[in-house]
Amino acid sequence: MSVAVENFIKAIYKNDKQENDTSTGNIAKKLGISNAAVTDMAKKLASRDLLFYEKYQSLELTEKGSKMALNVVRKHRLWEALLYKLFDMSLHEIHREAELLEHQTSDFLANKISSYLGNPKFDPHGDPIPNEHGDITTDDNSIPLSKTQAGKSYIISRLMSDDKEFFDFCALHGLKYGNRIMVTNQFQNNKMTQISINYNTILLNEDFTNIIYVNEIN
Amino acid sequence: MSVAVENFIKAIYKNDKQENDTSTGNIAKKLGISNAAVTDMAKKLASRDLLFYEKYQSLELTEKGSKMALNVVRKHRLWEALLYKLFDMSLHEIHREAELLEHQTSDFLANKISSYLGNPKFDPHGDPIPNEHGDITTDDNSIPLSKTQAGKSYIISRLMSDDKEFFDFCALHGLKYGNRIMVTNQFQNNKMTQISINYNTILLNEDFTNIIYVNEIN
DNA sequence: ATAATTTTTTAAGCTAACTTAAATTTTATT
DNA sequence: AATAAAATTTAAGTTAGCTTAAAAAATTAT
Repeated sequence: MSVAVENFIKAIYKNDKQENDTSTGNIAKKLGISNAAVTDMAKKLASRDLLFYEKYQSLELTEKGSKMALNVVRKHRLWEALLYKLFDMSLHEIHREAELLEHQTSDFLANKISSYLGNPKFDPHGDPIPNEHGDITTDDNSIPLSKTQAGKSYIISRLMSDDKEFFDFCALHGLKYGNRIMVTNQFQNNKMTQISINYNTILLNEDFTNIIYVNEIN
Repeated sequence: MSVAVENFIKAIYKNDKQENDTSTGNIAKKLGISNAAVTDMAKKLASRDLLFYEKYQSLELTEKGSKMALNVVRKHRLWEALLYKLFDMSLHEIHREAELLEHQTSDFLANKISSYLGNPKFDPHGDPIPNEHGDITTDDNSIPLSKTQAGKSYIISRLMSDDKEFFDFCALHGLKYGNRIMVTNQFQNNKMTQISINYNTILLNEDFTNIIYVNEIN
């Protein structure tokens, strides 16, 4: 399968998981290509049974398409986990490299990486790593920081972003997968969240508290 | 630079190092594409200052082209070294994977891999790994097994091949980079070489003794 | 409900990297 | 040296993956 097809399928998969507006325009924006190119590709992939396509309707992956997306996502996240473990690289850097490597990785090599890492279920962002059959572990107890309560302690379970600025901010303040924080205050109907981490207090706004997920410590 | 261009440049570089017949036909055969495609590409790359091209003449890389080839070769061999170290993979398997990964590796990541491995000068085949400036270490004492003398001991310094059968044979008999062997006999003007390794005696013909390089132990 | 706006599709065209077939040049043979 | 054979180039054509511009459909606003 070509890089273009894999990225196309992946974009639909990821979009679907989050926003639920899998319109051609939206996918075009994500991929940085024209709407016309998306329509074209959608038709081709529909004929290959990778997605359902009806004129003017939003795109949806078939079972086969989903499997393919999960396979690419698996490789992406395994690479992130490997690079993070071996080298001194930031969350943004591992993402950038994985974005390319994911398309040039045999299933054989993916399994080697996975087994070397002890078949991890999550990558360094806290994103779940599908297994080789496409099964994915969901952490149902995970909630965004914006939904937490003042006075409670949590473990960071996911940093859901691709953005360098965000990752730089996280690295600077120790906001890292697995780290412990305490929510000290919620302001303005949870639009602002004050947390304590490593003996420091920081104030986060919605933009960040919606993409930082945590698990309550009990 | 595209994968096609990188592979093209690399093929010329490698061909030049060995056979010295860098004709369009030869490159076409190596790359598995038509002669016409090679002529086409040669013209394009000449206009990009990556190689010298004169109708009906053999191809030659410019300084810029050589640098590019060395950069790809560097990434290839670093990947081989990393995969070999981390995972239980054969020489043929690491080559196969590196063949794809080499084109999707930033200089930044290549340097990370290199430094993780302690900036090795040779990969698991004994092939030299260029440094980030394109400098390459040549082992001048290295000679093919076909040029060795009966009764002397040697260290295997290079297995110069891409061939699975050959690598399988080597793995089976312990013919591995860094391993010690003793040449017990040379027959028929060095067309057949008998060696002793791991208390076993094996007989090798020219096909193999020309691509297995060794260093004399003194 | 109709008009205005936005989104999506269609149509036509481009480029990289190939192909095959024919023409040309080089190399080998006698 | 002439000719046959082999290698190389030229010419024309293909496909994937894009583009822009226009036409058509869907959505939104009044």
